[in-house]
Amino acid sequence: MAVTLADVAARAGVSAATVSRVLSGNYPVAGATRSRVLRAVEELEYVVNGPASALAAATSDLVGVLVNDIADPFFGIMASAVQSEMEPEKAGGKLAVVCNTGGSPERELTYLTLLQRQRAAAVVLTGSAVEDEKHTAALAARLRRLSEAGTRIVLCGRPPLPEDAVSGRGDALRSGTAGRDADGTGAEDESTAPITVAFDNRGGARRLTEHLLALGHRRIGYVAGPVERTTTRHRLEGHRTALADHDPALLADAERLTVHGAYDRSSGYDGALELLRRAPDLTAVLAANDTVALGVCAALRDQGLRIPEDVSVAGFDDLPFSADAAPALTTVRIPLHEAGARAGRLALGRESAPPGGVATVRTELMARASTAPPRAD
Amino acid sequence: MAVTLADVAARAGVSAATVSRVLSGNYPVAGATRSRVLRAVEELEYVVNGPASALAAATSDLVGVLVNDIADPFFGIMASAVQSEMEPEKAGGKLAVVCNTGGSPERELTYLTLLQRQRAAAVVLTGSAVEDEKHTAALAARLRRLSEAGTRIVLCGRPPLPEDAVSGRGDALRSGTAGRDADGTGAEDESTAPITVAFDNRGGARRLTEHLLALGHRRIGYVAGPVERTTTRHRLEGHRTALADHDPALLADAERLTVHGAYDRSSGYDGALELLRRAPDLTAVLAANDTVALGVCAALRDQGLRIPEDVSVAGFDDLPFSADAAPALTTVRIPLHEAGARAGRLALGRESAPPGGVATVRTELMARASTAPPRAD
DNA sequence: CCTGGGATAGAAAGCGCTTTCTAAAGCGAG
DNA sequence: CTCGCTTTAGAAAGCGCTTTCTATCCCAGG
Repeated sequence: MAVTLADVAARAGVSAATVSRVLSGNYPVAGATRSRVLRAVEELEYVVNGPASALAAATSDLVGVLVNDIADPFFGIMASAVQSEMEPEKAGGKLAVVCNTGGSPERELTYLTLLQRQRAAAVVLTGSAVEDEKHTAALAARLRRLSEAGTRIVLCGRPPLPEDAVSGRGDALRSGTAGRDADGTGAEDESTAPITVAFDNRGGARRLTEHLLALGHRRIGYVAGPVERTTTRHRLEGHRTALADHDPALLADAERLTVHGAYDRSSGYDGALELLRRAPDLTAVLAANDTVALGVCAALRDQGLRIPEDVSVAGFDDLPFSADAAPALTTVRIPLHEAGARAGRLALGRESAPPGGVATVRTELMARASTAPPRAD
Repeated sequence: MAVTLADVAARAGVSAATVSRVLSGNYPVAGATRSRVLRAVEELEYVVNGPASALAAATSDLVGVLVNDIADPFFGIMASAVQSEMEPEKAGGKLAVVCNTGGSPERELTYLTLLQRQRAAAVVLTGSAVEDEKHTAALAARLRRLSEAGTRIVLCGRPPLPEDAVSGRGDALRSGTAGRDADGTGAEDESTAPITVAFDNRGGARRLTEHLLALGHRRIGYVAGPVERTTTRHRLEGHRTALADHDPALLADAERLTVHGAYDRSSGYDGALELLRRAPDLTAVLAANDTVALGVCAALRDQGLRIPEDVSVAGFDDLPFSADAAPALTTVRIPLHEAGARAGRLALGRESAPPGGVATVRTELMARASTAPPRAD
């Protein structure tokens, strides 16, 4: 049906092997031959058959990107950044496969299997992990399988897998892709352990809470994320560390002033109402993220409270809309684009793994108009 | 290296052909045999080799989704919706390849070639088209090529290709995929022309402008999008139609009250300042989309103008943050999710093409707090 | 009891590429 | 001028699956 390598070879008067070598470029071909081949490719408008070459080479040009929901800018920005590192000029022909897991661990496993089926060159996992031993073990097993098949694994914005869950980086390693460098002198030390780009959620939450404490707040509500997520726990830990450091007495009330919900607007709305019910006198509310903060703001306003005069509100993530909210939202900036880009480079092997396999990206407090000193009442 | 079909076949005591048939399910296999095979698959943890089956079957499980920028919720929502139609349960094993074109027609062509290389099952193109004959022709040619190779094409949120650019749906059609139904009695009428899910941008813009006119506005500025985009032109047309219908005299000033920019916040900011310079007495500003509207609002506020008391502002698209802006943004809702989902179903062949190949989705005016009657000055 | 036809399963020929392994030149040195 | 090395190119063997084309097997009908 379509033009094949053989057609190009015939036209250029060379063998198929030569055409393949010209196109892949990892074998010397004389200049004259090369240009003859390239001309034939042009003339015939030849398009490589990806599946065929993936079959023969045992690896494809696909890079999987697992996200909770691509429609959420938090993930959209990371995915976009990962993708930006795979532009045709930077990484010839790599394609990003975006998989919406909806935060479900099962779905995550399903997609990883699908990506393994496609012999993906790499997989970037975003979205916080679920703290469940069974899921963690299943995930680690699946990732090991992928890894053994030559797929590079990068975790972005989620903590590294627990040591004991990973283990057993087996023997099957060198049989697969490591064809070149056959004399064995080269340092075949390419670790297959997943690389992690982690966010400093604890530090960010701590600084945010310190900011509120410094403003004079003492009764601070917290609309947290799903209770089983690592991200939720880390942010909560940072928050409570700051409270404890400031005044251990504050910690006593922290439990009561915390509600859990999803990472969406309505959780923020409902959570704020619940907090108000529990503690009508609170002067500040922290939200699991910016989207939740929007919901919190809406609820507070619906209750006739002004922001920040009556209640201060802060978010997390610093998504693009946060600076434009009215009042502009105090939040913690996560360099999502930088993190995603780095994950992309790591996935493509264009950047070497950080020492220990974990790179933590800094978070930054963005103090804006939604937080102010509490009224002196 | 990995477990192959042959291994499964050996374990189940059948031939590879039988295993293949069990897994693809498009050929009768006796119940007992089938379950024996399935058990072997389980036991060996067999994962199909995607490239190999794509090679043999001449089509892959990949569906390309071209977007301007996946980090932009406008595209994120559509991509997410397309993806939601390909969940493992709905469409076994289909995977979405998201390609950021950055709005560049060249990049668009590059990605289409890459997708052709992967023998993508379908491609969904979003993002407005560029009005340039050369690009249109090149795009049409590329799409025809893809189409001939058996890839289904769906345009989502962009107008259909001009008739003359498409043309020549050649002879190469039936040679490819149309294997089954060989007796020729079946109606082999599956048109390969691209299917379109278009937005009613004209109508939306017209209704939005009518809304402002009804409120009493007469000096309405317009911060439009990139001048070469079809979407920009359509929205502008709708706007001017409304003006002309209301009072032809208004049309005279429309040119002066229009500035063009990109679809981003800073274009809105700059555009608003420029409009204010040209016409300090304007009472309303329409923006190319919601993001631009945010920039417009920021600029107006920085100039000491209140919204909507001094100047009304309206956007377009109704992205999630619009309702939460302060004041809540009047805008035109585009059912992005519905459109994307429909595009996804069309791409997967789970919904038949609309008559004429074009489905237009309705847009809806969302009148909110950012627009109000002008002050009586 | 024999036969034609439907239901199942196997054999084998690719799909189009990559990559050894091998062979033919091309070159400087002895 | 010839030998042995390097450089360049071809032959051919797969990679793992799909899908004809065939070969059984079994049953109802004659």
